[in-house]
Amino acid sequence: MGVQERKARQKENLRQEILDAARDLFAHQGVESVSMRKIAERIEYSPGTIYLYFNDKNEILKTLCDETFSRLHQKIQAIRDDKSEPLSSLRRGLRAYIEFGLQNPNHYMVTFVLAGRALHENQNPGWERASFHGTPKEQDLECDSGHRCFDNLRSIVRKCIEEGLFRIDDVEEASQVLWAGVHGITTLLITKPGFPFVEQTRLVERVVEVLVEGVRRP
Amino acid sequence: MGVQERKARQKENLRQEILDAARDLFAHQGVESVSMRKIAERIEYSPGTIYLYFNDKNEILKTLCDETFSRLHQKIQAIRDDKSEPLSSLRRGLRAYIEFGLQNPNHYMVTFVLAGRALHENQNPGWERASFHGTPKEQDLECDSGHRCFDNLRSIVRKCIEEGLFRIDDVEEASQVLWAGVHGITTLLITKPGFPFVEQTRLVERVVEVLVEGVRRP
Amino acid sequence: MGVQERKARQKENLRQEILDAARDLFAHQGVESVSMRKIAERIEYSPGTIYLYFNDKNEILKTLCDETFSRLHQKIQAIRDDKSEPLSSLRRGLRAYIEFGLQNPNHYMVTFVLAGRALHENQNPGWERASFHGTPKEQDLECDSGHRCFDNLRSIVRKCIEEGLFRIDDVEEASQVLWAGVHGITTLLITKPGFPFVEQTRLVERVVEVLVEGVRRP
Amino acid sequence: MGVQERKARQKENLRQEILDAARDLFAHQGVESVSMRKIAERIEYSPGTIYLYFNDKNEILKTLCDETFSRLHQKIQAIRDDKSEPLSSLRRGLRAYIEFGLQNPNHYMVTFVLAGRALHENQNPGWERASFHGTPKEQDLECDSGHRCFDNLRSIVRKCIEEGLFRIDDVEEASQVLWAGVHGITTLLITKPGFPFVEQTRLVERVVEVLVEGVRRP
DNA sequence: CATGAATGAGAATTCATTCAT
DNA sequence: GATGAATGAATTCTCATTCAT
Repeated sequence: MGVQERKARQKENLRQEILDAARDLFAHQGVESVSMRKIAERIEYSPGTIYLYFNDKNEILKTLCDETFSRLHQKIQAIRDDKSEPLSSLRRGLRAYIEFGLQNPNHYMVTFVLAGRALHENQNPGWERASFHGTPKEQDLECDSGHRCFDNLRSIVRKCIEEGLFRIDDVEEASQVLWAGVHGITTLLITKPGFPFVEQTRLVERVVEVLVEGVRRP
Repeated sequence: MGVQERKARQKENLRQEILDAARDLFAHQGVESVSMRKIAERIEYSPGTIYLYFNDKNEILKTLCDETFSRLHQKIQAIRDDKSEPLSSLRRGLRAYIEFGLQNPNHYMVTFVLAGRALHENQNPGWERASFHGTPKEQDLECDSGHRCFDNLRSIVRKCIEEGLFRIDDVEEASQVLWAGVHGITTLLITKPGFPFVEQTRLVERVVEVLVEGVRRP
Repeated sequence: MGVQERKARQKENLRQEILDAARDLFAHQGVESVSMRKIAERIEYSPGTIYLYFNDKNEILKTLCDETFSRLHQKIQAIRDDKSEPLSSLRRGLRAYIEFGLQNPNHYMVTFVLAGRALHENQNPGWERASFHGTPKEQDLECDSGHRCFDNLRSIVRKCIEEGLFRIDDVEEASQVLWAGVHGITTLLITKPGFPFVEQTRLVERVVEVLVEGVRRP
Repeated sequence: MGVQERKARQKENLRQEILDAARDLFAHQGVESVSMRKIAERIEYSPGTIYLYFNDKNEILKTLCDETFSRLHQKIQAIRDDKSEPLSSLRRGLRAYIEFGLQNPNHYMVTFVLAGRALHENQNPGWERASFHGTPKEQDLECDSGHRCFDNLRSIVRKCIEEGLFRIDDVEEASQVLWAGVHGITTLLITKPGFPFVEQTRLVERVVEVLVEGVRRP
């Protein structure tokens, strides 16, 4: 049997192997279509073994999201921290965000669209509460592990505003508008593969351009 | 038994009841997680009954989308058709789109976020196909009966371009960028009720402003 | 609607219409695959209507078998009654039997192979009771409506024996051997459509020839 | 709970238990009428358990057929291989076939009567394809792994023909006629336990005699 | 630590049958 | 007589999860 072989391949780090397998499967087949058994088969262990490392499927998913978004975090942080001209940093940051979403569509959707449902014990988060004149709720940013990388965008925006480059003076407001922009194109491209979008690179570039031109002082 | 009672509550429009239940469930739990059984339980009928009104789950989904699109279509068409100045039409159209989403969050999410893949022959449960350098797919606008209401936005954009008001000369490109913008803020506000957004009216107004300033000729 | 039209086509004889529809569907799609709803659709009535004429699906099936086998009965009776030479009658009778089975495969299988299971309220008739040295059970010929046409074969055989044409002198014995022969080829051809039989007409002819040569005095 | 108890009763060979239960149920109720659930209930396991041993219903059926064929194969092969006089081998082979069927009525019926259509990709639930003037289909002997034991009969028949003992010179034709004969009496005796057959041993002997006398050169 | 076996709940459908109208 | 609506139980099959070993 492949038992010896497998044991040889790595006797430890099984937890990481599970994550690798799950990430790959989630990315290629979608979260709902990946069963614990499929993950187990991929790593050549029995399904039960997975439960020695994770409490349930959701924990795997959550771990993956954390992991993935820490990469996004680093990516944008690097951009924020290099000493470029602020508008250039902003452009690169926005591009990086979109690229990241398109390269990790399943993780992106889970964290930025579905989070709170699939992820946090199905107590419906309630989209129905959205009302045009509603008031913002308390932060649930912490639990939405991924959202922390929104901070980076904020930093970049703050720099732009401090240098007087924006027409908008509220950091929060400007950041949220920009986030909305990149989030919009990212989700559209992910969820509407059948829509006749113009060439993707060009479209993304245009979105970035329009957003930046829209916020900067003319 | 509760039969009499239920019949009293409403003896017809069961079809509409099914649609309402399904939309609500789809929006809260995701299309994949909602079973016919759950819909049946919600409306207090047997699962088989649903099949008297719809052939399968996809038909329910498709019907929901059609319904939503048709309502949105009417709203924006009215704006397109009045004889205002193009940029003003555009602003009002963008606002109307966002408002529509926020007022019908379940409709919106089901139609514009969740129905993407689920609708077309459940081939690909995941969203993995998005790739940053991918090429646009052929039109499936026709079968996605709804996307036609995107036409309205296109019309308004075309007028703007014809009058030389935009920096962008490609109608498709400009329309898609604007759509991405309004779609982004709409989904964020719907799906992230816990996020500390700035005051909603102000935020929406800013998004519209940034988008318009971003596309218009300076 | 087609209501008027249908009513016009025949306001009565609905019972017969049901039987006609059912026979056709059973023959083409198999007993298990035909649902009451399909029958109802075929006759353009509601499913419930069928229950005004038949107690259940099995009653339809049973009625059809009776009807069908009365045809076989008549067919073979005619052969028995014409004044041909006995061996010729026999040959023609055997052929007629096989032909009948092949032309009514579903009815044949139901009556001659499955009877007592599908037909008589699923109290398993027990094939397990067959044992090589077992003893014959009581007649259940009556309820197996179709078996009555075995009588005709018996008559023909009796004539042959009375004229001293057979090597076998027991009418029952000879009849049963011949029945086994035609039954065997009939069921094989019906149930093994994938088997590479030699050309059907030739095969049937050979079976008849072998049987007759096997029983006649040399 | 009864779990311990059941485990005590037999803790392994569950696969064989499933096969036994399935064969019995198939034989008594027909392949179509037996559900995985019924099999599960019979063996006192959950339906899902069956899928740990077989991929689906068809695999169970196929396995049953293979099993039966293999047993019959061995029995007749022994007869074919001993160095008797061909006609004697033939007689013993025919007898052995019938005996096998009567001693294993469930095996026999499942394999030789019920598995015909059900096995090959459930395309045609009915038996309607038999037509008197039809042409033989291509061989599916290979996939019907079992039918190979028909080869044994063929071998014996070939010897008889080569020695000039038969009136028929086509091996296929003669073999099929003989098969039809033994199949007929076997299924009749199995499926019609209520019919007033003459004494079974005598009847079987007569069938064999008639068949052999029918094919041999006078 | 790992597993193999098992399960119970649930998935989408289908269907014979009933019954108030 | 006839129907339309409804149902409950059935179908095959999948899956997250548990647990004795």
